[in-house]
Amino acid sequence: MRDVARLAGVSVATASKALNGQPQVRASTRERVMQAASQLDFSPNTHAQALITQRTGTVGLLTSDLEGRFSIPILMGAEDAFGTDQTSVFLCDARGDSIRERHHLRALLSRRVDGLIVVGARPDSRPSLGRDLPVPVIYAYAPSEDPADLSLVSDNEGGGRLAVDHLIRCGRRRIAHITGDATYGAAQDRARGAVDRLAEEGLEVAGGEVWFGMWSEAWGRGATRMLLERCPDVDAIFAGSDEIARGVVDVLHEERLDVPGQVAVIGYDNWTILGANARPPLTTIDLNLEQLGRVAAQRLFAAIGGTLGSGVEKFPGKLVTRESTAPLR
Amino acid sequence: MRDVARLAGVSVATASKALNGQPQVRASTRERVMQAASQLDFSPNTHAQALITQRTGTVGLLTSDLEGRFSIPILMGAEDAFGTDQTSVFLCDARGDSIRERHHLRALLSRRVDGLIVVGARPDSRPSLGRDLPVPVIYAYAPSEDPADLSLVSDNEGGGRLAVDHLIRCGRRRIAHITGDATYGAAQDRARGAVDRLAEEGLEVAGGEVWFGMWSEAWGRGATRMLLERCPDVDAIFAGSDEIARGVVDVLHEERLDVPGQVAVIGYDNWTILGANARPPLTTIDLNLEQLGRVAAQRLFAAIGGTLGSGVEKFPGKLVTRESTAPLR
DNA sequence: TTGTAGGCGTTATCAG
DNA sequence: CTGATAACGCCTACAA
Repeated sequence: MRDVARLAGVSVATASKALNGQPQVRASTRERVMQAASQLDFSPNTHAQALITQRTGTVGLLTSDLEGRFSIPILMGAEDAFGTDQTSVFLCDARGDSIRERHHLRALLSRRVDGLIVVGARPDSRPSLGRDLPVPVIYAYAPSEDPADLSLVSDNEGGGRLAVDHLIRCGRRRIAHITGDATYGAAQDRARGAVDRLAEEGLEVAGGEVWFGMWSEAWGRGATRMLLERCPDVDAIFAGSDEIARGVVDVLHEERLDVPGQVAVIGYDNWTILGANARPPLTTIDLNLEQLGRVAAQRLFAAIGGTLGSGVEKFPGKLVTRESTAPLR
Repeated sequence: MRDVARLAGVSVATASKALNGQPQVRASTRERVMQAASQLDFSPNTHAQALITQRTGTVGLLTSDLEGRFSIPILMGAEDAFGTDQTSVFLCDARGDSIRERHHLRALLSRRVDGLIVVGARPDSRPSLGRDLPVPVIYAYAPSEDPADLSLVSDNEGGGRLAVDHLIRCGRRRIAHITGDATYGAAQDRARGAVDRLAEEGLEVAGGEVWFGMWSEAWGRGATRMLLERCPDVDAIFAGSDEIARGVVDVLHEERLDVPGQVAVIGYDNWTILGANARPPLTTIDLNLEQLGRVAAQRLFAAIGGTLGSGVEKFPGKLVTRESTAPLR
């Protein structure tokens, strides 16, 4: 910056003020400084700035979600809420290892990040990073076990309702639910939402039970076969994930059942690579993770000075309509 | 650090030396300082360190690969080559927008990253960031257009050979190749590798041509139907991506052809969610992106002082055997 | 409106 | 072996 100042014929202090848009500098002076800066391709050293202002304009995103399936949308939401030139994000993957997580945490604190977003590997509650960290922390996707922390999660119960509601609007009455691992809170919540919505309509889940199993295509296939045996006249299947839904439509095809003519299918997650390529493309519930990321960023930003609040905030999912559902003729 | 020094009863300078493992400090003194530090939960301010050492221990990963399909493995490779506590990575997604890319670049330079890894959206060459950046830059996955830059890419021609070689070893002779968009260099390279390897065996590609089309399941299905019509006795299909491979096995099923009993199928990319869930699970070529990331990190590290070299380095893919290929009985 | 001076938290260079 | 002291690059009272 010394060079810029010299080139503009002012002192370093004035150059700084000019560059930072402080009002107490003559327009012509500012102009000269700006010119000099761009001529020298000057870019301020953020570390020096951080030292003075105690703000780094960086945020840590600590994830355990190997494939980046959930972290990436959250990252992107956060990125555009912060604004490209305001805040940069450190992405760290702990790979499900709590030792590694502590390491990353130390590193991030050493780098004096202004805040932390923690994204768990699965949508169940996870251990808190602790109460007395020097920066605000937001848990996204997977809530913290500690109710004193602030967590932002997707509303799975609402999503389940949404899915079933859509199927009902399509005129379906014999609606089954095939979903993943019963030990996942998300599976339970989605199922509860689905069952509740059915009950409001005076309906029970087709096949007499929710089919819990695994988050895989293979389970989607197996469960569908069992379901068809027990309940051959099912007219809609709500799958707990897009993977499962892929398995479901696969078997429906094998059985020469038309989708959505005879059986409508709806997935969950909006994992585009799976859903949009399916035959037919899958209607699904989008988790709205970008929004989660955006809100996380806003909350973090707002909390820089003050405090963060606590508890678990739920965000509604979003129905994405493709061709695997349609009104009955 | 002042507090640490005080608590240990030494000067700030000595505390610094003790903490940084400098030899010129008595063991007992070091011990006291370390204790004080951990007692106060001290973590050094990296910005102050950066200011003085001119090294930040950060790297920018600039990507345009929305879904993180390619960036994430590269990031992970880089992360573990750097070592968790040595270097942190800024992940920036330019979303295919060159304006946004410039913004991110400015921000990263302002943050004085020690180096840059650029990951393109598709495996064809992309514009260079420029020759006179103040930090070393490595292009990964997608090479730079400027031969003066250093690029690390996956060897698609070799991958094509690898795939066909495997099919030949399985005793297949009538081998077809269905792949994606012909405007992709990767598609051309993989095809060339495949055709060459076939030629070495005195074979031609089954169906008389390589089927270029799109990187989608739908194209995989369509092309397979056409192929079967023209060449019903095909005994192996090399798909240019796992997506395409999914479409291929789908239609083979429809036609009651056993995979791999009658037709072996091999994909490309090792996109686990697609390949491992397929029926049967897909043999495929892994791009080895983690290795790319690791090597990028090492080169960057080595280049901090000196210079980087230039040109395009190719990395071999890796055969991942699952159940969609097997020797002919 | 502009310039001077002090300091942010470290490390490095010297003297002791 | 330890401790002053001067940077590193910038911001910000305060003085001119």
